Amino acid sequence: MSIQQQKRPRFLRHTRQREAILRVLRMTHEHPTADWIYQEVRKEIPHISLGTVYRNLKILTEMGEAQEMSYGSSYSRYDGDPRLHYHFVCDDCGRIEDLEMPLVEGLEAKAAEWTDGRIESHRLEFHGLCRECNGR
Amino acid sequence: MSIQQQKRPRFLRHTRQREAILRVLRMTHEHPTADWIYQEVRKEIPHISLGTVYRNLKILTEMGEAQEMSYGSSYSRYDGDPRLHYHFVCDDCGRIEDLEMPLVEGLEAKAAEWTDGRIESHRLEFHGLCRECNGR
DNA sequence: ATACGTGCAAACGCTTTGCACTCTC
DNA sequence: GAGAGTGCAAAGCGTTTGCACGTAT
Repeated sequence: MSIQQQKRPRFLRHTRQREAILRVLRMTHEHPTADWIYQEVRKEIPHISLGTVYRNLKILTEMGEAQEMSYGSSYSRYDGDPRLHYHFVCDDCGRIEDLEMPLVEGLEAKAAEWTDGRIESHRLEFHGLCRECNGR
Repeated sequence: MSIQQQKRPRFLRHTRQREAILRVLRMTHEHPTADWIYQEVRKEIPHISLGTVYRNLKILTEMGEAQEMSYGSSYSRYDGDPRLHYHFVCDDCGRIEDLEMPLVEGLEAKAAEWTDGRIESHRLEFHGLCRECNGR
């Protein structure tokens, strides 16, 4: 269940591909999928491969140049408590804790002022290191 | 990109399998994966299949008896804005909007009182229907 | 009797990876 | 020229699905 760090090169190089991917990422607010980015970059670099897109997205995410909107692990996890509550996720071991803290008052109402969608619920999740992973 | 509703039966039946899955789900706070639940239920119903577990988890989630901790869509989406900010996710069409709202003050400090992990960041996401999907 | 649920295995589809080659530094 | 990055294709792997059979109502 542990989320392993993989080996990273000692330094990063500038390549057309990486630059183009970052440019596409910066240029859109659509929260694109890897494949959408691939199609877009292909207009400029027709022979780029999807694998390269994935590799660079991962690197850019690790460098803090982008965010990947998904969970660290590849599979879904289920919570048998259907009530709205918050979670703490350990970014190292993947462990998820329920937080017993009270819900933040008026959060959805506040957010409603910033979108014209209809808000029906929310999800709040804290990330960091659990006690065990922090200790080592 | 649209998240389709699939056909549901007109009524649900009680089965040993469904009951066992729900019981396992209720019994743990570990936010298990489908496979973990499968292994657990297998102790009681050795011939249950993983497909059945997935099917029931989906149904239980739709019935509001459990939560699935992942995004509605199966692929990752990327955000070229690396700053911490909140999102609005349309549960119908999958569209994701950036919210320009200010960060909630003191949120991580508050949460830190309820866990012994070290909090380093958080993620807040509002769900509902975007304007277009709400209108139809 | 009806039609929902299950087991099994194959199919799916997004993502990752091995390998030989290319390109930065 | 060392080693990081790329393209291609195959492999990985969690999840879904088709089908024939079982079973709750």
